[in-house]
Amino acid sequence: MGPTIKDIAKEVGVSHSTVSRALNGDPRISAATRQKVLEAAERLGYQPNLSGRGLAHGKVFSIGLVIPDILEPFFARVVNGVSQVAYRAGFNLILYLTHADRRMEMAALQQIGHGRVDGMIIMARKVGRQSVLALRRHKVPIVLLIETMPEAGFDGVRVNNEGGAMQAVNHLLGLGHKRIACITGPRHASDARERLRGYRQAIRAAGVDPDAEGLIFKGNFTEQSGAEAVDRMIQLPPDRRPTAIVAMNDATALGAMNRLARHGIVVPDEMAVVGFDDMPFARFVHPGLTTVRQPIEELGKAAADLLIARIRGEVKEYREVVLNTQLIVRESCGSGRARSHPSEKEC
Amino acid sequence: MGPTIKDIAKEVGVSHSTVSRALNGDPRISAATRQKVLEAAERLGYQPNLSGRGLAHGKVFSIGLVIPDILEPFFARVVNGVSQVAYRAGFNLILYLTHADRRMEMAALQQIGHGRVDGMIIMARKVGRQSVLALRRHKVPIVLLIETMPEAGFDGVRVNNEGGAMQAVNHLLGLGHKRIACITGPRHASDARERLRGYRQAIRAAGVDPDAEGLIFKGNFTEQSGAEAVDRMIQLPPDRRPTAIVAMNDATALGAMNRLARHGIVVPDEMAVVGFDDMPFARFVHPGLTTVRQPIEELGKAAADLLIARIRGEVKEYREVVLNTQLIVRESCGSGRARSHPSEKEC
DNA sequence: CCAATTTGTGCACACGTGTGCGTAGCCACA
DNA sequence: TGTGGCTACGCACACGTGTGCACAAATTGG
Repeated sequence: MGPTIKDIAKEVGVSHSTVSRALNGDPRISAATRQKVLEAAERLGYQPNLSGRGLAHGKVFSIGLVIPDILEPFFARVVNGVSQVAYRAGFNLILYLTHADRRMEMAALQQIGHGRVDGMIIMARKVGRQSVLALRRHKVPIVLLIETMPEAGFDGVRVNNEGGAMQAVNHLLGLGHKRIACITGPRHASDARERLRGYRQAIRAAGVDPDAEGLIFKGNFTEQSGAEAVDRMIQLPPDRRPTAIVAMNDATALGAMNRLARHGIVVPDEMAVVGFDDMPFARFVHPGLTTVRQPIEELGKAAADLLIARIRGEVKEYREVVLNTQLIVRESCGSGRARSHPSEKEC
Repeated sequence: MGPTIKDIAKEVGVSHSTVSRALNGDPRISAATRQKVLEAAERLGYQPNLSGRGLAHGKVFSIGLVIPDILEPFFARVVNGVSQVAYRAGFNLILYLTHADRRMEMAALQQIGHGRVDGMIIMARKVGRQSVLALRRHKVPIVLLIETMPEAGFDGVRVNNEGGAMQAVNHLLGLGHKRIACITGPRHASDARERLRGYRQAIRAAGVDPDAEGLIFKGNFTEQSGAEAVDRMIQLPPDRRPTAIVAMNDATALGAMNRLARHGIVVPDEMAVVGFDDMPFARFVHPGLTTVRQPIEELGKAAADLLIARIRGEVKEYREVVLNTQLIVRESCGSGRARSHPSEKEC
């Protein structure tokens, strides 16, 4: 190992306590002594040992991040956001990839108890009840991302899915659409449920009952399910057929658009389509997909901010952060405005 | 914090030394005592504190990984490989994202001196001379990935780029091509240089002098450069025009294929194309791109294996690991074999 | 039955850092 | 000269774990 404060102490001719205080800016140390200590530290190339520090005041200056898969761009962007905030605050980022494997997940959560991290950001799809209780035992701060558990009193950061769906519907209403269909996500996904709720709320506010009008089509976040929903739509008589589709994610929207093209239905002229997520491919498909962007990096940043504030004791009470989405207008709704590629409007 | 070995000691009625030895399998502890200790540890939910452990025997059981950008799929896959090996060996993975920023890079490397990691895997494009020397001071093991520095005595893991390019050329030679062009990468990238060397070697072995025949076209790893190289090719008289292209990465190959299509030149019938990297899009373009796959996850795994072996002292001498590529045959060379989508041949 | 050996455990210190409290040295003022 | 207050620093212990050595107890051998 490198030089320690004891080496500096020997060098300068003071005790190690004095060195510690000098380095930490204790005002009781005289300017002359501090100067000598700092010089010696510089000369010896001193760097504080973090095991020692960690032991001394019960912190290790690192935070953990649990995600299922780093190859998924969504998670990669979360990592990006978290890391930026963490580094700036002087925290290391310890990454746990669970591959959605229950055992890996448990092992990662175990680390909390080892005092290896000062706090944890967790983005596991299903955190079982018993795991949660086990986590509560340790006093380590935890922030849940996306799938929050406010009822258990965990800090959380999530997206305003409801509002996002409303943005999509309101955009279509503003373009004159009335018969706006929805292709749902899987029932077990809480974000899918929230988006559906937002869709219902916005369209009811416009005086349309989507259930009575048969505007809700089942899907499960896959391209396949988007295509199948379109198949069902075109079997309807023209007067009952929707003029616009709100898909609950971009994959579903893509499947729908491809199937529409195969049926010879032109987007956006004969059918408007809105997605959700703003996946990278959304800007490259033709026509460009209007979609609801999730502030992914900001999710990571917000989670890290919250966690670090909690670690520092700046946050005492339970807190949940909800971030708003952003409607990215491209060509798939035929806004009537310029349809040229570079002009992406943000609402 | 959680319970410590002292708590267990009190519970069982022995000293903390005995507890430590019992938990670590010291044969001098009687079976009866060990049993009682293990039971108490279980009951109290004891988990060893790693700051204490780290302090006691100078290890912290975590490795660092320095990469420029996690959004880049290439790096994400490396992380995936490293993490698997690390977890299995009981090491935590600390991630440092530099965003190719010199200051971030330095800061990450500094961490080595803080005793925060037992070793480091570094995948920074340019590790400056002075940084390298600074790193040598600490005794912390280091493995360089992709851009190795054998001349400085650093352990390294890299790809056999030369062999990969030879695989590509030999595949085309086997299909009867003689006039095989090459679109190069940037001169400053060592992998691009190695691939070019492999191309030259393989094609010379077939009795063709690529420089004299004007088969080498400058590029810089971008789609744009691939397209421009094609523009130059088609200006050549038919008898001097290549019948096949080896692009030094997939982006270049994609640019070339798109430009060929625009000129009405059919791939693979009129021009065969091979890429390098096997990016995700390679299997989705039409026709599917035959390309040289880099074993990316294996790179990460190999680096982690090497680093951990070094940390454990199992490796004393300098070591460099070179992994071979794999030719993925799809349709862009018109192999004459089945061109159906699902049958991807591996050589 | 005593000495020698083995077995099992505890003491005390180490690792590097931080900190409450005590104290030596200095100055001011009565 | 004595008292009080202030400055600048050291002592000693804490944090959790690991380990060399000493030592008591149990076992073996003579």
